[in-house]
Amino acid sequence: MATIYDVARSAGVSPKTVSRVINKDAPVGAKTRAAVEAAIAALGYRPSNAARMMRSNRSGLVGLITGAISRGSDGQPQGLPDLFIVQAIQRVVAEAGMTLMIADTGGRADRVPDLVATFAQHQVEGLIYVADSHQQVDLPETGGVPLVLANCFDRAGHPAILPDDKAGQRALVERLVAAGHRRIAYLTLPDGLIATGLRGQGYREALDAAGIDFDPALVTLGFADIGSGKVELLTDGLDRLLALPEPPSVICCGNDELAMRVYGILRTRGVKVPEQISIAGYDDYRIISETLYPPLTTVDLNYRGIGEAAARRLLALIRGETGEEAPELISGPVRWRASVTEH
Amino acid sequence: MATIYDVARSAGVSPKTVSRVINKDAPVGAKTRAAVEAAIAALGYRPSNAARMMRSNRSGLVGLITGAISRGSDGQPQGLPDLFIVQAIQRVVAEAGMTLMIADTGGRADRVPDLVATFAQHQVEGLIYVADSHQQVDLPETGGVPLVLANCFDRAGHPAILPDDKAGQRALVERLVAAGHRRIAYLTLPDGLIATGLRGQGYREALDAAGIDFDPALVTLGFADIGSGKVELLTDGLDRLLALPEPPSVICCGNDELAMRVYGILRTRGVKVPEQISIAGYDDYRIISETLYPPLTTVDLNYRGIGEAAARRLLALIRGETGEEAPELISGPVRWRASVTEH
DNA sequence: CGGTGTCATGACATCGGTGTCATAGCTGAT
DNA sequence: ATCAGCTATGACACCGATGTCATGACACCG
Repeated sequence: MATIYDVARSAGVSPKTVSRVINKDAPVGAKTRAAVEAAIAALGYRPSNAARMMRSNRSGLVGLITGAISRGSDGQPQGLPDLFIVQAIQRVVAEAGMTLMIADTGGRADRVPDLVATFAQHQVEGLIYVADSHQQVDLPETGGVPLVLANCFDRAGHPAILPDDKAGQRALVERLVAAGHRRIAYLTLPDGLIATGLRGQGYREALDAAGIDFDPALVTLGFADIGSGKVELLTDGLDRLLALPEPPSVICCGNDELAMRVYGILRTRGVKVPEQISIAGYDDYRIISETLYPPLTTVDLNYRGIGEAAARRLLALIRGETGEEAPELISGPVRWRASVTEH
Repeated sequence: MATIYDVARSAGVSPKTVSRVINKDAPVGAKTRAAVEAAIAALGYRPSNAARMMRSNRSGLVGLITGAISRGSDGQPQGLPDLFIVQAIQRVVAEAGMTLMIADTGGRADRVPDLVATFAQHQVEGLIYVADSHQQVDLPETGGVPLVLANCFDRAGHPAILPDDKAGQRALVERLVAAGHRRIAYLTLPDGLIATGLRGQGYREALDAAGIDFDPALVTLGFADIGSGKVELLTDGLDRLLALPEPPSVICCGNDELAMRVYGILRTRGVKVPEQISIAGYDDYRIISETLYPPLTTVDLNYRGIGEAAARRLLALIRGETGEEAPELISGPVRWRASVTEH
């Protein structure tokens, strides 16, 4: 590998001048610049990041910590939605000419400090933490390295990018109302999740706005853990909804996976989707929403948008711009497909 | 950040001795070592990778190139199976105390040389290329950096880790035969794919081994591109199979997504799975195989195993061990679930 | 007891860039 | 003509580790 000294010798200038050409941090005479650039091209020179880092602390590195990567080996949720966030971050970071280093917690939060230290050792210029679901987290000090949280937030008030669960659910339900639905059931995700609370609010708000009375009988816990025997819970909940004196014309499911299960259960009950009942999901996890028959109406959670926003926010921080304080809410459009009828 | 000099001063030794304690590359007196270790702990010292890299070229970095990360923004396959490979690689690399840098091609193969150069600039000790499907690739020179191919191979004969498509399909069909099936249909993936050819061979071998005559009428192109109007192709193929004088008792689908579509189409035909016909997939893409109703019998393609093997192979190369030449074939077990009846 | 080998440790140069400061050369105002 | 002020460039030290080589202490041998 050629060094800056080789280039300098070949161009007949000092190493420092070559450095100036590369970094454009001081004026260089036109023909000197041309000579240097020619030499660089001829030698195929690439500056050594190691050396650059040592003197100037600009490593060109961004660290990403997530639990996404290693999850799943233990039968946990396989949706890996957060990988879409990682995807988007990678793209934006690369476009900015920086390189992304990734590490994951392997599901153990106590390993985070060590990962942060490892990244510090590599002198990353910024850190992004990606959570696998909308949640509150508590991260160790990063020692002055800018930090952005994606899909989560903390008490310390680090910049955070979050999905707008409330607006998303509200938009979906409003759209359902516009399509003529009045009896709108809601199969929720587990109670503990932040998304559950926010989406519930969105559901209520949409009903209120439409002047539809909230009916508790239409809302039930829908989540079914794989292998934990909770499928019965979902089945029972569905049967109860179907047996109501005034049954729902559409069922909103907490996410697309849940909707997929509902399809299966309804089939065993001989209930046709969407002729007899409409189904909507959440997330727009496309391998499900587009492949199911009929294709699923859902809300695009826009993980990609979250990743992009997080990366951009971090790049701004690295450049020294201090953005606003409030968490940024990202939402995606309602995806209207054949699983819901229009009246 | 404390430096090695701070530690040396604090422990009353020379920097070089501290270096020796850290790297264990030369004997150090017991109590000297203790003093140094105490100083390191007290100061929270972490060696600077930049400096280490510069002098010794051991960067502790592994580069990973894939198209996985950025795919999907354009409506391409959303399965992202290769992300499971990335997952596994990340875990193994981290366990070895190294850090993974990732970059992606954004679907453009012509960007690969630049990514390789970027990684070279960061002095990665090894490179892994992950393809999104079993295929042949052609990569630029890495300039002496060890390279391992995951889910692909090249003419240059770099170490490659591949899914054992033939053995997987064969194992599945053998299992179907053992369950009493004789009329076994096969909805293939597109012709161009390497997996298609290999799995077809496995299918044939299993039939031969069981003494069942191959019936071309039972094999048809099953793949349906999203949005390209090919769904009709799949529907027609299925109808043809069902209308055969001696219809199949089970349909093997080229992958789980295809199986999911088949579920939907069969439902519109009023055909019950598995009571009237059994269905099997390929990949064990769990969000589909476990969530479908009934759960899908399929072959675990074992992407995770591919990633692990690739990472281990690379680590061995970095250590200077030259392994065998032949591509390593990885297979996973048949996942037997309720979508196939036992006779 | 002198010579030799081993062990533990330190001095110093070095990796490849960049920050700091000095300086040569030129312009333009006085 | 003189000098301030600016531009383009170079000399040199330095970032924080490690490789090389030297050296002091000590044990062991004949």
